[in-house]
Amino acid sequence: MRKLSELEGAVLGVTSLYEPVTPYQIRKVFERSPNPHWSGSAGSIYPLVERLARNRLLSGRAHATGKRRGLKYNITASGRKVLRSWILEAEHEKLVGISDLLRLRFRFLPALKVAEQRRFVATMIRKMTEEVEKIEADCHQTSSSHDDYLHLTARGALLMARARLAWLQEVWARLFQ
Amino acid sequence: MRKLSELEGAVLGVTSLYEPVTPYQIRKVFERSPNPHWSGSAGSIYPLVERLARNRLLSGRAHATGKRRGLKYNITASGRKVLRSWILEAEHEKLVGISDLLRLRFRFLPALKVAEQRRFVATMIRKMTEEVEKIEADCHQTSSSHDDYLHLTARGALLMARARLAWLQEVWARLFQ
DNA sequence: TCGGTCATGTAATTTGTTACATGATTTA
DNA sequence: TAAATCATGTAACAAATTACATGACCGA
Repeated sequence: MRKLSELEGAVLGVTSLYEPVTPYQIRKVFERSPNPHWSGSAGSIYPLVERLARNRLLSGRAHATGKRRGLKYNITASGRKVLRSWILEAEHEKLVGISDLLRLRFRFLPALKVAEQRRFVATMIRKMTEEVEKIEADCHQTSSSHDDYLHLTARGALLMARARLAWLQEVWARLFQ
Repeated sequence: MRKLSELEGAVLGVTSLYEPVTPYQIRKVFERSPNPHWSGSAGSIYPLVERLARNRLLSGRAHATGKRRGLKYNITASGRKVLRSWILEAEHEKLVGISDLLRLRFRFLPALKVAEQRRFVATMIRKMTEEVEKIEADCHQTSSSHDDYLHLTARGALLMARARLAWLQEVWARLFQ
């Protein structure tokens, strides 16, 4: 199988953590992710999981609850190998960069009237403050989960969100005070 | 015209800052961006610019240097209006979230042997340290550019990159020391 | 004048989303 | 038992990338 896409890698990774899983469970992990990068829509997950199974990176076993039937998937040995190389052999540039839809818009702020700029930045400060609080809660919750990796992932989100809030406050002070 | 995609908004924004511009110049802005979110490939930019022009958000005027001919684009009044609403009416959730391909992989690190995990984190610390230095240089350079927005954009990138580096060091201390 | 870069494009492909369809299960 | 949600899918579309093609310009 050719190089994995980001979503394929993520699906493989989620399976490695929570196997055995149904495609529906995988979808929910993405949907409920504190900061969803993917929609986790059926249209993306089901065909993708089938493709991974066809390539023997996942193996599906029938399961049924009541009349409802479907497949639960486990990661195979070769799937685990591919997951490892997806993690290790990613282009470093891609991993190092941080793309940021808010900062992108900030760059074009001069297209707005000053009053609109103020309102925009003020709103984003408010929203980011809420976001930081949300992540703090998540972070606190995961700290007692006995899964260091989960907790440290949340810590990462927290540090980044705080940095962004600090930046917005710097912007406010510099431009509007 | 329906709601703008991220790249369409960005093209409109770049045009608003540097007009009049050729599609080629727009491409280069994306390619040379310190932290490229888009490839700026010809295949994305040329058709996109034509589409924006067909919808009267950009207006093209013929220009020629020597025998080479093409179009330079300006943003129209209606283009500026659409750009404003692209900035202001974005879904806040989308702007607040920070997607992070490195943190994504970190979540699945347990799939690696501990020695591989160490090597991965150590490598990323090294790469992020370089990245921070690069952005610091960019930040210093833009501080004398009389474009507050450009400089503050670089500051944003710097604060985020530093936060990520701090996170990686926290990860290292917690897991491998 | 030859090779490399500049500049403008087009075609095929990849990746993921939205919208739709359908039946099972749970809850009011 | 009706409505809401769970669960599994499919089809059409959207967005952006890669690879290709072509000619202009510039420096050795």
